[in-house]
Amino acid sequence: MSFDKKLNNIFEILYNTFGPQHWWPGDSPFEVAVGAILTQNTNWSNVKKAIENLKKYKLLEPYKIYKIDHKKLSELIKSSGYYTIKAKRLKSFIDFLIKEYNGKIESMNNEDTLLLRKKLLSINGIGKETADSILLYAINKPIFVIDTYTKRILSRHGILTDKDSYDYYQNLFHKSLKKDVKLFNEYHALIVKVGKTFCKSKRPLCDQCPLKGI
DNA sequence: GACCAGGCACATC
DNA sequence: GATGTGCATGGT
Repeated sequence: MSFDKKLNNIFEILYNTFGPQHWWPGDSPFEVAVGAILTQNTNWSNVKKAIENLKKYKLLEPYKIYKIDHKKLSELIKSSGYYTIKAKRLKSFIDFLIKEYNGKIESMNNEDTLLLRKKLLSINGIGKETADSILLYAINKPIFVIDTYTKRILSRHGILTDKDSYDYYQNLFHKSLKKDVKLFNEYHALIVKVGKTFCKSKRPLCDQCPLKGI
């Protein structure tokens, strides 16, 4: 079976197994972007607490966070881990958002997607996965998000290796799938779902995995 | 107590 | 370009 057929086949299996995942959990594009930064190498339940904390004090707005001092912000997001560095990263992103787009994440929509991606990647603390998560889940651009689960699952099934680069993985998805925001949205969420459920690094449950034998 | 989680920057070779 | 390390909480 060719790679593009395999990738489409995997999607069918995952969707039929788990159904729609309703990603990204968040009430606004800004909340999605904040979540994308806070969830770096971190369990979502810890991030959720941090976001709820910001909401509790009605601080989940660009100019509000812009004005909070670093120490206060880091305390508010403590549950998400790496809180000192993540406070700095949030600030960097918001400085950019205010300077370039008047604090309105929706204004990013007018920008060329690849140019915007470059700009996001130039922000300290925003790497490829975070940038692509913002592009796909906050402003609905058809950019596929690669993460550790994507690499783990595809390499385990012999489609690519875990040594292959982020860009190589992403290119494979881009050329194999219909360039469709809804598809990309659902597919990445489903990969995370199957990864969390059956593809933990040390204790995978391969015999129960719906992708067994593909 | 070990292991893990929806990464990233930076140092060093 | 590849590899190693610090960052840190909370759930299992």
